[in-house]
Amino acid sequence: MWTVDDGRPGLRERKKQRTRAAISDAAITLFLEHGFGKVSVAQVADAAEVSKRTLFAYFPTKEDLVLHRLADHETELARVVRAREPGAGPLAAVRDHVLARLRERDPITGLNDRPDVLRLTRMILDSPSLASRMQGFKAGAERALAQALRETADTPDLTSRLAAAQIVTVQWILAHDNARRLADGEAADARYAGAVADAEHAFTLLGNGLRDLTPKRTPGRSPKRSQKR
Amino acid sequence: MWTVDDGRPGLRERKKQRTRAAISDAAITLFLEHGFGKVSVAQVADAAEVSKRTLFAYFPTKEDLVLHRLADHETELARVVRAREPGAGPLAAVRDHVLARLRERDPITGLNDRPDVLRLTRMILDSPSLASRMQGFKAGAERALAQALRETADTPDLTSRLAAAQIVTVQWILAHDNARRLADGEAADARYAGAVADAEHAFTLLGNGLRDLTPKRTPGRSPKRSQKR
DNA sequence: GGATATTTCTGCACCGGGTGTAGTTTTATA
DNA sequence: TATAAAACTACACCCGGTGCAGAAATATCC
Repeated sequence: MWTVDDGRPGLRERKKQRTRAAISDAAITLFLEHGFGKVSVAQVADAAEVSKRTLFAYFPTKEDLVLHRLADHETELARVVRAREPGAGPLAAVRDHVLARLRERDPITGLNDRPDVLRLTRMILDSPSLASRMQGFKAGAERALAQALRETADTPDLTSRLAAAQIVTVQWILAHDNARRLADGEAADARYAGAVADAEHAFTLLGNGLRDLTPKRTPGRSPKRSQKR
Repeated sequence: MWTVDDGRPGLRERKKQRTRAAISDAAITLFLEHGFGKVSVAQVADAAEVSKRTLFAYFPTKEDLVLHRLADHETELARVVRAREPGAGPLAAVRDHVLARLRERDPITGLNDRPDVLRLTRMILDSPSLASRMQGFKAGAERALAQALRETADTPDLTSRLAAAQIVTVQWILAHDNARRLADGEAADARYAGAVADAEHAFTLLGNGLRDLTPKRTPGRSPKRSQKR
């Protein structure tokens, strides 16, 4: 009768999205309350009023219940490098992007201290299986970035992989460091200046190389190199 | 009576070592024959004539049945950096160490084509859970190296972690690349020259920085920079 | 509007990795 | 030789994840 065929996703699709959200929400609520390791998927399914089998139809693993939101970030740096304006170096493009994200307190930089974000970050970092899955994302980001470098700068394969891994690693460590500091109680706004300085330092180091890492070994003050970070 | 109390380990300890070896051997044999994912720990325990519970008393996880041999490598680079002669830079120390290992065809460089090594490498790389556990080793190596840098060069915390991660990553990618090539049929001796060249290139890149990564984006040949790797 | 085909959901049994426990065998000690 | 300590075993169990067969819900066609 009066059913209108507008372009919007039909009842089936809408229901699926609602179910998906319900499962994910129930999961995160329970995980935050009792800890990732102490809640079974069966309990999550129960809370979401769905069978265990259905839960696994929506999320392939328990970890995905938490991390599915972060999946897009896997290709983020690759996209940034691809989208940089002609003539710009990939390293500078990534640096600028990271600085911009810091400015917006994007949770991915670790510089967001909204309580829920904070608790989620802690949970991920504290759970071995979640942390390990994050490492997987990192590896994926390296692959994607390597390909982007290979295609948009004409760097050979090995160089692309090396550069990609190093760039992703820098972003990763910076985010990790910020997250740890906020988890230890620092406020995001108070940390901001330091985070920016660290990011700039890190990208400078990566740009200039580890060439002049202090070779000093024996006790006694180092000869030169005043600036330290 | 005639029991002599020399310093050697005593019956109990000796038996434990034999059992441990028996379990590990049975595991690797079965895994190589049928694949890591297709053999259950119960089957391994069976083959080693040991109960499943005992198996897990010796090896905390299934993956450890394969990877326990590689655990020492986690601190290898850290030891190298600590043991470098005074006045030498950490980067050079690691580079020299890697080159030395390539010369000896140390399996850890990926440049060993003994059939059993080859098959084991393939198995590890092809099994997600083993590969992921390897990533864990990599992370451990980064932590250990960072600490060594912090203590023997007077680099600050963040810098140490960045440098450590980059150094470990280089070694990792080089090894991975060699392993892949040998797995694809290349002979170790034939690959050796290329492996050395790649290692030197990688450490040079790391020393000099990603500063001058070609910024070219638009199609059309790149303006300068002839040397490519 | 109803019949039918398709998709989704469900319960259930099962697998494999891993652990707790209680009791038995083996090695060490005296 | 008795006894204490350590190692091993069987068994039951938890949890994440999958295969399967049938029930329920949605879409489609007349």
